[in-house]
Amino acid sequence: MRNHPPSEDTGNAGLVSTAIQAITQHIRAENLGPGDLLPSEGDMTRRLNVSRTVVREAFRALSAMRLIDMNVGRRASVAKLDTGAMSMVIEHGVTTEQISVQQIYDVRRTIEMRTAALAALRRTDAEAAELEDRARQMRENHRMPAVVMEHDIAFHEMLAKASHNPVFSLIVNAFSGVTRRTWVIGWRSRASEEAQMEMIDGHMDIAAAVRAGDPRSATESMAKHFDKSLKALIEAGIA
Amino acid sequence: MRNHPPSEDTGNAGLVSTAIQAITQHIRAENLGPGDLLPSEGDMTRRLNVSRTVVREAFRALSAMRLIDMNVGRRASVAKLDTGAMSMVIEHGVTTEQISVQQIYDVRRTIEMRTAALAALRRTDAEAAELEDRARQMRENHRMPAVVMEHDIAFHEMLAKASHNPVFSLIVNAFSGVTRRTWVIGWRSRASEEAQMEMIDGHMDIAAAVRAGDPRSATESMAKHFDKSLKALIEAGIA
DNA sequence: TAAGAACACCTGTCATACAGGTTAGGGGCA
DNA sequence: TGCCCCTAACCTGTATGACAGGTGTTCTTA
Repeated sequence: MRNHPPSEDTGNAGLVSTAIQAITQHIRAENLGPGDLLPSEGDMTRRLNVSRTVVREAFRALSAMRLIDMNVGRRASVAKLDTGAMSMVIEHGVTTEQISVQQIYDVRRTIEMRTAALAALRRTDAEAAELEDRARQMRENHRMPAVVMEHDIAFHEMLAKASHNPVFSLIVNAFSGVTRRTWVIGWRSRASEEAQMEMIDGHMDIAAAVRAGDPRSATESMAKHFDKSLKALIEAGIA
Repeated sequence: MRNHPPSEDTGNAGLVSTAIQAITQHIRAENLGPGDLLPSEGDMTRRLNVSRTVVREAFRALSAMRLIDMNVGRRASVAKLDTGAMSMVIEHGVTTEQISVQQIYDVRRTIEMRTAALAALRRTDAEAAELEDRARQMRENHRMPAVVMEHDIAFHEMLAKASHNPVFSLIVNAFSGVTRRTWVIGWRSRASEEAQMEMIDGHMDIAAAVRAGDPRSATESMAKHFDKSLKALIEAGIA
């Protein structure tokens, strides 16, 4: 029934890849934005002249990357920017030992020194308040590592959000998953309770600098924070 | 209260999501590395007690993110770290106008100031040589924008590689696709031929600093390079 | 012993079927 | 007239079976 033209297709990478390209192409051509509906699977099946299987696999692939949202009963829609795929790539890199925790620390330090500075320049009052609140919560719950961790992660995500550059948010959030799996190592690497409190105070310093609108101080506080974390890790022999 | 859009809802998220988790879980549990083979689709079908349809969609999703490689006739294997998914996310963000070109410039500037410094510290002689060669090629072909662009992109990718931190490579490469679609705007934003040559000279400066093993100079040259690019963009009214 | 043929296994794609969610419109009721 | 419910059309999620063609292994044969 179906003609398989020997080659000459959109590359011979398989029908599914072609379908994926067709869909992303459609988004671009129709200038679709988040929330806009895509053609139904049946539609695509007819347009591309392939089976629904192929179209479904294409949709599913894009959905896994969170480029589109799939809903039962409703057609798929263009998705809002989401970390989904990025964090999976990072986690994959770490679990397959192609990326080390130190390397992630370096990247985070680089990026978060910048988000701290930008946040100091651009934060809203509400964002400044949430940052301070997160730091305060860390201190108040400092005997419950799991709680501290969640506030810690949320603190850094909020800082990225306050930078008002979604790409920074994307990247910082992509690391959250891995952080959640390694955070406790860093916590334990701090020998004393004072060392742990010092780390929490580091967050308060950053929050204060952001509140004060002082990018230089925010950057420095962030650098200090990462340097101390890395130092603790190394002293604890995690290499 | 909290929107839990990400993962973690293993239960009702559909069989495919479950299958995806089962596969990544398998990789982690068996401690698989790049090149190692995964169970066949038939295997997975039996293990998870779902149809092959579901298993295939799961494999396909992971393949689209380049976490695994699928080959006809052979079982799927764990993939080497690849930018695939990340660049699709970035491109999606740009085409759906959730990310602006300026925002990408800021992120790139932040990251590449660091890759330049690291490259200066860690580059091999071969890497230094290739950087210099790329810069030279840009100058020699300066009347052919398309050629200049490819060397430009390759230059920045090589710099990331020379930083010897794969995460930087991942991120920088993720931007290459978008860069390829917007580069010419930047090129044209440079009013005169001298301004274009000045941009090329910026690359030579960076390469020289990396060759000399001078991280401070490399960082400064990179910052200057991005500042000039952004300035040209703004003066050309692209905002 | 080495080339080659046969076979088992695997992926790529198609067709079909059905359960259950979603939506819009039409008809009935107040 | 206006509102509400109910149904029919459409859509996705999953299952099953089929077949073509690629890959690797084993067994046969020269």
